[in-house]
Amino acid sequence: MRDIERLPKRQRQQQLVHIIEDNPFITDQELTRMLRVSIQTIRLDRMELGIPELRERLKLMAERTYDQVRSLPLHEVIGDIIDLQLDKSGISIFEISEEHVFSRTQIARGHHLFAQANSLAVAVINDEIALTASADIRFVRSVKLGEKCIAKAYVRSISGERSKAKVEVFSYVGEELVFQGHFIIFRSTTEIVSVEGGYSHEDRH
Amino acid sequence: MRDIERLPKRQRQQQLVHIIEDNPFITDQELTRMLRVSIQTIRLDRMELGIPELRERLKLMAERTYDQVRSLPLHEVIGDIIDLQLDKSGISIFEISEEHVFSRTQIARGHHLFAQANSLAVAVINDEIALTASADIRFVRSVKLGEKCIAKAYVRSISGERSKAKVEVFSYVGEELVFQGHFIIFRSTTEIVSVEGGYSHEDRH
DNA sequence: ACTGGTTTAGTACCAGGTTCTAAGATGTAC
DNA sequence: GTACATCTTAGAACCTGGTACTAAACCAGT
Repeated sequence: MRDIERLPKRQRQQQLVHIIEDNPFITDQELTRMLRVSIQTIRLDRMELGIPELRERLKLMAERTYDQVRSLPLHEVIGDIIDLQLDKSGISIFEISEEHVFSRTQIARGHHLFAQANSLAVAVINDEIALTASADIRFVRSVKLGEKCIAKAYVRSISGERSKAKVEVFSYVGEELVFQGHFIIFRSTTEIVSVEGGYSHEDRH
Repeated sequence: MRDIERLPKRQRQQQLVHIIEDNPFITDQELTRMLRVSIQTIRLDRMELGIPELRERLKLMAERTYDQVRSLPLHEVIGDIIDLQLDKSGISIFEISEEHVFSRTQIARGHHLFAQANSLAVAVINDEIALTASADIRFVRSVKLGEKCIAKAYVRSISGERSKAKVEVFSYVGEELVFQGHFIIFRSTTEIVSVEGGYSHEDRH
């Protein structure tokens, strides 16, 4: 029983893995048609490969969504705001987890740090609409998986209605400065003044 | 049969909606225990309220995850790279969809545009490791839901090994410039030189 | 006492499985 | 060839979490 000409099974199982990865919503019945083997074989294969049944797969996916939706306000403010003094200063905290890093180096991708700082800079402005006009940023040192990034924002100047505010943000891991940015935030208590050629780009959540 | 003292049913149904929203993984059996009514009542209530059975709920959630995972390469390069001439230039395209905008204003959040530009600036550098050291960016006009954002990156200067590259990125919607950024990318053909105090912050996917 | 919405009970049935037992098929080794 | 092992298929019993449908019981108002 050398592995000569005993590939079919392995091949089939590889295909099976591939098919299910590609379409987790497939039933064993449908798999029999695709792989041209009996349903028992499909089930044995799943056992061997540790692939759960359809319903379990869907449940796992649903749980993942649910957890994500619960724990990751990814599309809202990035990072948890723990202190906020409108028009003065704000602090937010953001923990770097798997989905924020390059898998090879475990270093956080820049846009997540930027997003945290940008969110905070926008949040700290006490106006109906606040949009980032421009930013000047600097990544001081790399942030690794598991590190907690604390961003502190300070409003440096506010001009009259329909004008800009300057906000400085410093992000730290422990005592160490890791990121620094100067944001110019366009602000307005009224509706968006003009869309064309404006600075407008961000508003509050 | 006025609505005097006929609330229990309505109340129960409200509770039911609430419980299921709060925990979509609950079975009818478990609901009977919570609401102290028979399983048939639970089922009648679900019918009336148009709440699908457990499995359907999980399936819907799973489908949502799946679509998101498919459409959002959020954790890899943001935007699809459609042209890339290493150390020279690159183009990527990124369509603004629901999850990228503020729901109230339909305006794209700044960090997504930044992420597209940043990803591209990093991708265009022909080195093993490329990390964003700093960036100077400007949001020229707001980008709305459904617009396709085309980012063009140009490498302006490259210095010797273990040094920096300057990359300019311009993002357009149609003919209109919407975003502009100057990136300084730290590059190295070798491993990360020094972690402490360095510029390092981004690498390639 | 009759009516009508509400609740409960019970049965048949279904999808998409698991678990187990057992029988063929297909080598392969000697 | 025959014995052994692996692989594949078949079949039946059982499970969960339901749907669909029928029917009875429970109020409450009038």
